Amino acid sequence: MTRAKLTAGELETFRSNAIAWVIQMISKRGPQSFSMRALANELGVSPMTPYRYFTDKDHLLATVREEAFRHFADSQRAVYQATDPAHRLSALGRSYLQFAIDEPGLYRVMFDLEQAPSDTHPGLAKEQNRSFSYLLASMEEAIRANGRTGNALLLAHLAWATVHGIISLHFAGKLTIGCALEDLLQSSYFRIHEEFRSPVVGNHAHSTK
Amino acid sequence: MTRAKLTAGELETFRSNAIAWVIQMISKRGPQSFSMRALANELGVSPMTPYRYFTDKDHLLATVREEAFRHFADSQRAVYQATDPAHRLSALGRSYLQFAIDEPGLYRVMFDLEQAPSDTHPGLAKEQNRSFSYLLASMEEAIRANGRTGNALLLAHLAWATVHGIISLHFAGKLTIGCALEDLLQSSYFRIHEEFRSPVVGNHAHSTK
DNA sequence: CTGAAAAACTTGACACCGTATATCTTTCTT
DNA sequence: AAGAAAGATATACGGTGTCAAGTTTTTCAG
Repeated sequence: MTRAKLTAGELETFRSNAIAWVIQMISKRGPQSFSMRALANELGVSPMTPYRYFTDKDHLLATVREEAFRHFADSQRAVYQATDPAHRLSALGRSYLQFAIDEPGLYRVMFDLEQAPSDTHPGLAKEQNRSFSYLLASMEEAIRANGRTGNALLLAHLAWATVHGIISLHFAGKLTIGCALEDLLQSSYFRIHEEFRSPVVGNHAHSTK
Repeated sequence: MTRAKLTAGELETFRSNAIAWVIQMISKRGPQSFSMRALANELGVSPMTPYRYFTDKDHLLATVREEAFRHFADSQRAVYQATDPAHRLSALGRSYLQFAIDEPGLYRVMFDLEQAPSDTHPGLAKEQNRSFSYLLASMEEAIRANGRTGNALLLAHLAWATVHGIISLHFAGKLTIGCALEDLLQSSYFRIHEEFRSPVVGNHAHSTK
């Protein structure tokens, strides 16, 4: 009615407005707290309009996840660039932990076990890989810097798995925050770093390749 | 109509029939694949009847999760009892992994990040704790057996977190099954066991207590 | 056996949801 | 100006969780 015309730029803005609102909603009230209709309503638009921009609710969610991973990957990159190689692994770990604590809603959508396979959404996969790339790079550096050999990909996966597992435990309420979490990180993720200093790495990994 | 009368025993059976069907459904088609109405329909009963046995869908789900954790805890206990102390940690880890691979649907409901806080459901919390208890006990034994000191609870949490993280990675499609998973277990979970043999445990954990 | 209280179950409705289809309305191209 | 394309809407269908009220069935005291 009294609606202003949309310029070409504002058209693309619709998508990002939608994504922004959904992210905000998820961040505050969890991933189940929004509906297509509520989104339409929020944007002052009829119920079917969002479907012009997102084929599905799943598609919307995948896009939101992509955006969340982009934020996350950016923050990882920032840490990577701001720290010297010797402390990157631990800094990345702390940053990861901080992100999960600051943005539990986002973290949950990102790593929810109940999501459609991301094969259909290449952008999402790309940001996921980018998120991981900084950890992987740091691991490779750490291995090289200490003049050791080791499966960097494997160890990076291991590091990720450990921190993620800890966070899951935390979300499940099985961990008291803060101190306990710190202790866990001290004795696990960070130890992976130590590994390259001490002559203790298991030789299992190269067993039957 | 031609419905047989229900004895007192059969009354309780309604609950378990419902739970069994939901578990089966989740196991095959995922946690989103059932509805209250479908359940009612399956049991040949009107839509509201399930609400006589479960206050909520959430309540039903919590009960299902409790049952899943009971199965899981039982399998962990079986492993615990069937292995000698020296191999318990690794055996429990393998069993855990096997469970997750054999019953991905169940594993997902059990550890989904999107679940209501289990404070309201004491039975669930109990089975969760029992599931964890065998790992914790084995960890304590391992520490004692090797004449070392260490925070068993912390290390058990760490072991759990690591394996869970690995499985999450696997479910997210970021890991090729089998070999890679085995490698990861070789170089992480099992190493926790090794820890008690080698004089390498980080002393971070006791730093600023 | 009878009748009332209690338990089990059903019916119907409400407010949502995701989304297919068909119909406008606006804008852009030629 | 005319037609095509894009954007937005209205309407509708089948589904959901669940409340409120009604109805049947079972139980059990007298």
